[in-house]
Amino acid sequence: MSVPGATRIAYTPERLLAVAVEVFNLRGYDGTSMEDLARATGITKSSIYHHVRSKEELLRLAVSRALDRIFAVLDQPAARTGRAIDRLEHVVRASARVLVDELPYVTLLLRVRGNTATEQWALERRREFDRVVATLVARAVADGDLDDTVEPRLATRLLFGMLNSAVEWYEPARADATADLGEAVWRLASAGLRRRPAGS
Amino acid sequence: MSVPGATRIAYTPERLLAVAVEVFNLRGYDGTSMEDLARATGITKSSIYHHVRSKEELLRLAVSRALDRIFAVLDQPAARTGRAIDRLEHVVRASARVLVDELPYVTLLLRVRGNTATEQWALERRREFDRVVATLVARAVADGDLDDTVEPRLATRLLFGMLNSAVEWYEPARADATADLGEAVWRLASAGLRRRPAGS
DNA sequence: ACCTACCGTCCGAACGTTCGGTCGTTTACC
DNA sequence: GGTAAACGACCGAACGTTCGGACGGTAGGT
Repeated sequence: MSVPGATRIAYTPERLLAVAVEVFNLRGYDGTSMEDLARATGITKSSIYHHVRSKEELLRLAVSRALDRIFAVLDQPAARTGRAIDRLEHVVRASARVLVDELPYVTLLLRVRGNTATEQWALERRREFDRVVATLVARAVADGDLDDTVEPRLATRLLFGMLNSAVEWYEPARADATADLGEAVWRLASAGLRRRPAGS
Repeated sequence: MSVPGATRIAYTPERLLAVAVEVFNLRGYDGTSMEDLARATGITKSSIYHHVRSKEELLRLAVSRALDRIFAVLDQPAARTGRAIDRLEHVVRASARVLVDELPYVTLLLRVRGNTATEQWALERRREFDRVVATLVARAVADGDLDDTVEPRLATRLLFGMLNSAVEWYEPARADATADLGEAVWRLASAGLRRRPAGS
């Protein structure tokens, strides 16, 4: 089987998770069989069960990781103190950084549909995040920093819809990859695409 | 053949499709079994096969419908003639109308991952649409109507990422439903959320 | 008016395959 | 030689799909 002298490279749950999440994102969670994972990892189905309890545990580990990173953003000082508009800007930029840094995990999180208990819990936590951000938007409107015709809930959804769509196309490896996703999103959301007269 | 209004209540492929798409969107295509469809339609699995050749045919019918409606937008006169910025505005507004009018079908289209030949074809057609729109954005930049620091490809993705995110939250039945999704998207994308000095 | 042959629709029961998961055993490093 | 890691063989359940036939309405001949 193995080459003499070669050191066995054992799987850890984390390394296994990284491979599994890639496959989940490629084929979809429901569309991925344990055989698919066995093929991708290079070990057998039964060996996978040595490291994790079930297929769903892999999903839970993945979305937990994404959720932890995302909610950590709300706990950062710049997200908790200061003017609402500045806090909002920070949340957008920091969320963009998390999205890029943890792309596979965030991608998987944004695609869960609520079939299992794990998925429903993930959906509920996402809604919670949205609620916090919507409150921030509402305060920025009240402060007079955002257009008061902006409906907070709608603006939040469009803002994060724009940001989250990046999981569908962002490729860090590409040469033309967006250097700073958060910058692009915040610029578009705050100032728009339209050209403005010079010296505004 | 039956007369309209007669006692006959038989399934047509179209009516079957409408039910199937709802279930696909709820559970995901791969997560939906033919038994799920049987339960939702009220007829048996085998009866479903009287109307359609396979589960994948249901998917093909659904995404075809969505793609037809979306590409029809590009053929409308207002999308083919006039200033690029105006053509872009029309494409955004008309796409928003299609998204709302054909919500279940567009939702399904935007969720296909490329597992089957049908899904890969759908992905390729979506990319084609994006390419056309990106060209439009590039022209609007060249015309001096859009900020020339805007990268056309990126702007297109953010713009339609924002619009398409609506399939995740738009609920036509709700009282607080956005009256005009296209208006909201275009306003945010062109002018931004930020409050501007009065009389601009 | 009646019988009969037909057709669209649907059903129950099964098909072979693949699913997620288990089990007892073997491998290879410390 | 003890132990973590990986294996092949296997399980019951669920999967998408097939098949022969049952049901009820319609059309045509008489």
